[in-house]
Amino acid sequence: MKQSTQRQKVEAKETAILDAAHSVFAESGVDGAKISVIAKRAGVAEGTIYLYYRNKAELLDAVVGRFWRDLTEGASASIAPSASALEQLEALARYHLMCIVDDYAFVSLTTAVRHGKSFDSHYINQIRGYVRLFDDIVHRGMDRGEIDATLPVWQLRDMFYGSLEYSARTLTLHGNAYNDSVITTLMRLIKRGVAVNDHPPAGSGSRDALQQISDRLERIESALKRS
Amino acid sequence: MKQSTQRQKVEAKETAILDAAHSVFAESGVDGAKISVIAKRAGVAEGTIYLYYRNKAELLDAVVGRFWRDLTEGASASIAPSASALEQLEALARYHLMCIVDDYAFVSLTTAVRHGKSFDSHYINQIRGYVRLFDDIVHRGMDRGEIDATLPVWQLRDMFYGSLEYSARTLTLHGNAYNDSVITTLMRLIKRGVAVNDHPPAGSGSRDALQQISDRLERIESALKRS
Amino acid sequence: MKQSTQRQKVEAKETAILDAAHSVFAESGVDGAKISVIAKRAGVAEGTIYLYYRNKAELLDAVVGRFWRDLTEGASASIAPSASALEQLEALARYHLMCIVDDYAFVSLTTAVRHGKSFDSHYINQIRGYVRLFDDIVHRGMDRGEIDATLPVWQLRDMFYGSLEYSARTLTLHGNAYNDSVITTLMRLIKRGVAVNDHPPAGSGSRDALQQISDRLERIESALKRS
Amino acid sequence: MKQSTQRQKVEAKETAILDAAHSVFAESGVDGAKISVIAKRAGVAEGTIYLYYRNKAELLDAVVGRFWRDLTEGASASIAPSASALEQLEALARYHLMCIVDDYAFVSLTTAVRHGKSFDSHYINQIRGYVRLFDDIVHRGMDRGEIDATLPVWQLRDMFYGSLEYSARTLTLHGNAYNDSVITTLMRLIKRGVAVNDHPPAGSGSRDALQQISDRLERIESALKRS
DNA sequence: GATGAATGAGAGTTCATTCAT
DNA sequence: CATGAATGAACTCTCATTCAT
Repeated sequence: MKQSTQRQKVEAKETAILDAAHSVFAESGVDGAKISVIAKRAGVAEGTIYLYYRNKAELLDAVVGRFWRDLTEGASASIAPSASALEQLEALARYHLMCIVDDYAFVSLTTAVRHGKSFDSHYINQIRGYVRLFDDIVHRGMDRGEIDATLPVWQLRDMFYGSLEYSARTLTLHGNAYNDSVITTLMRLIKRGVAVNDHPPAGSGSRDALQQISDRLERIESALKRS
Repeated sequence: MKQSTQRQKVEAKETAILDAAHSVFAESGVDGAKISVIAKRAGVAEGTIYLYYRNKAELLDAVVGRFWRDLTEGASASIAPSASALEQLEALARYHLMCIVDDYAFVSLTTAVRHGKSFDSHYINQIRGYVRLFDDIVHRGMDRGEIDATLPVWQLRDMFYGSLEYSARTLTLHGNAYNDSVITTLMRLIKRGVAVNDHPPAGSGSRDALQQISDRLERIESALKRS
Repeated sequence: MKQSTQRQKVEAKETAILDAAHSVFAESGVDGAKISVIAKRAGVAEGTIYLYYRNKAELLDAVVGRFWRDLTEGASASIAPSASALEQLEALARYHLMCIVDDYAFVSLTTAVRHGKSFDSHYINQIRGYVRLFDDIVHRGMDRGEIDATLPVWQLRDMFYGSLEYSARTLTLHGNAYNDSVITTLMRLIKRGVAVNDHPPAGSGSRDALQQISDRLERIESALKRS
Repeated sequence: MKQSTQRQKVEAKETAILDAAHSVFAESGVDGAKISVIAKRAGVAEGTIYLYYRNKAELLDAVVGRFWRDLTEGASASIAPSASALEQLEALARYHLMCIVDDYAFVSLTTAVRHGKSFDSHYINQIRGYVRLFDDIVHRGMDRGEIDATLPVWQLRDMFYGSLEYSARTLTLHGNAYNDSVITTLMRLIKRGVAVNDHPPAGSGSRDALQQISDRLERIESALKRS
């Protein structure tokens, strides 16, 4: 019993440190974050942090890793296994946006972290795990014929997450919280865009498919009237 | 003549400093960039930098401002005024991607700059100018009926730039240079996604609007032939 | 016991820093004093100083404040409460001169501190406390009729301290240590100068008030003897 | 003619530099004064200053030297050669106070200059010349029997200038300009204090004159009562 | 294990001085 | 002679990290 209490204590302390670090990193950026502030906010001494993490970089690793792990778990839970690929993508998009809008400052840290100082890959795998959620959905959608299999998955992925992150930034900058219209618009475009399409892609560049079709319809209809 | 020589010298020095700062900021991040390194790379003394810029933040401002200004100019030049909105967007996307792939490290600095320390708006306007390129194209496209005017422009914008930035990151991380397939894929989705569409969005997910219309047309045409 | 040891250590360190700062400020002036030198002389690291004082100015404040506080205490102790005002002034003058001769370089810092940068009044009050010693003595002397109450106290004060500071400077410059003749001469002039005097000021410089009174007394005494 | 014009130009420039330096030193202190500011205020380039003075210290020397030289000249002119010593002292005091009240910030620089960095004695002699004005007056007064010759001249001098400087500081700090009451009060005390006095100076040190008189009065009164 | 005082390397910035023009 | 852009040494202050308690 005592052991478990001990372990709980340790874990509580570790969580406190990670929480504090998370918020301070988000507020002040990686370089702006001071260990002293993190320690104070976590309610521990500065030295204590170094009992858990070798240095600032490792602490950042841990915080980022936890963030993506939690995100992966939450997203997994929010995706209905039996839904269609597009429905699953919508669920993922919605969950993703909600989370990163809520914590945009922190996310932008993560995505922009200095490249040279490649983190000790503690969390690279966590991010990979998160990204795989998307990839799996898309692959399944392609297998089922729901998604055009000729599209490069990595580009879809970049569009998906890129759109969401930029939207989150806009929402954050304008002080708006989460806004579901972002999701509906995004999904509307994705649905159209990724739909399987055997026909040659819409016209030769100058006018788009719908326009051409519209023209043809008008011509036909007027012809019918005359007759 | 001497005057022009003088001015050229000063401008050459300023350019050298900005170039050096640009590369060092890109390599090391804002906080990691040392004035001493920038000075050395620019071939001037540390103190000289402070003759041109009051402090590090102002130097960063200048570098970022120049970057966006140049980007805006280059992009403007690469857009054919008489082309269709989608053609213009494609040109913009292609130009944008080429530039940011080339300089991804620096761009990610810009987009992630600490929000609190809102730069003295020296370059905020430059970025605004750049963003307006996209907005103008889209608005014109909407006016002409090329683009679905019910879509929120800001969301299109975030999708456009977000997709491109994430794609650039992927390309950079994988060591690939520019890859035009990103553009073609992106534009393919955009074309489908933003097309004006009065009909209910693509049935129950299985077939999309174009398909339906195409079906109808065929039916009509065969009817006409028969008559 | 341990606590007291701790506290003693901290106080010892603080004292070491103040002592070091005091001597370095005295030797090199405010701007000439380098934190690095102070730290070395105090036997601590440079950073340590900033644990105790926010910056150089605050350190100076502390040093100056302590100086005047100690001066006030020492002077108070050296003044016999029951003595006459002039005796008290003499004691104060003697104590003051001894202290500032001993430490002239430092005192001249204090009195000449840049006026604009009014110190955060940390020590202004200490100086005020010290000055009040003089004022109190003089006011009491005036109440008792020992000192001419028509004299402006602030001018007496300026004369008192001004004379002593200049004398200290002369002594210091000439390498002489303390010299009590300064006090006796000063007091001789003060005694004559501040004596209550209802009569027109001592003729044309030939006889002073006391002399006149003395003359009158002699006349009275001889008259009494004769009777 | 041209030569003289040239010389005038040079002298005008030198004067401009000295004037500028004077005011900047007064405003900002020795270390706070920037060559660049002095140059701008003098209307010359920074480099030009170094054509006239080897370095900042020498410039300070020149400014201080000129100040004391001018002070000496002005004071000499304001002293009536035929007046009594005390009248001359009063004239000197008045002139001195007026000048230093007007320019207290600068004077306090002069008197507090770092001792170690003994100025190249450029101006030490100027100050000596000024001080000699006082000494000469006093010596003459002693020779004529106007001033008690047993007083040490250097102490009188320190009292004289010390009182005036402190008074000037008080006036400056309180925002008052020149105030002649300072002079009258000072002279009143000086007149009494330095008057020739053939009688043994008030008692044997332990008790002062007033006390003695008081004792004698008591004796008289008790005698009167008895009678 | 936990603490937090102490460390000191290293950063940005200033400004007296120089020297090519 | 005059200029003022350029220099770079030197300063103050910060903060990640350590270690005696």
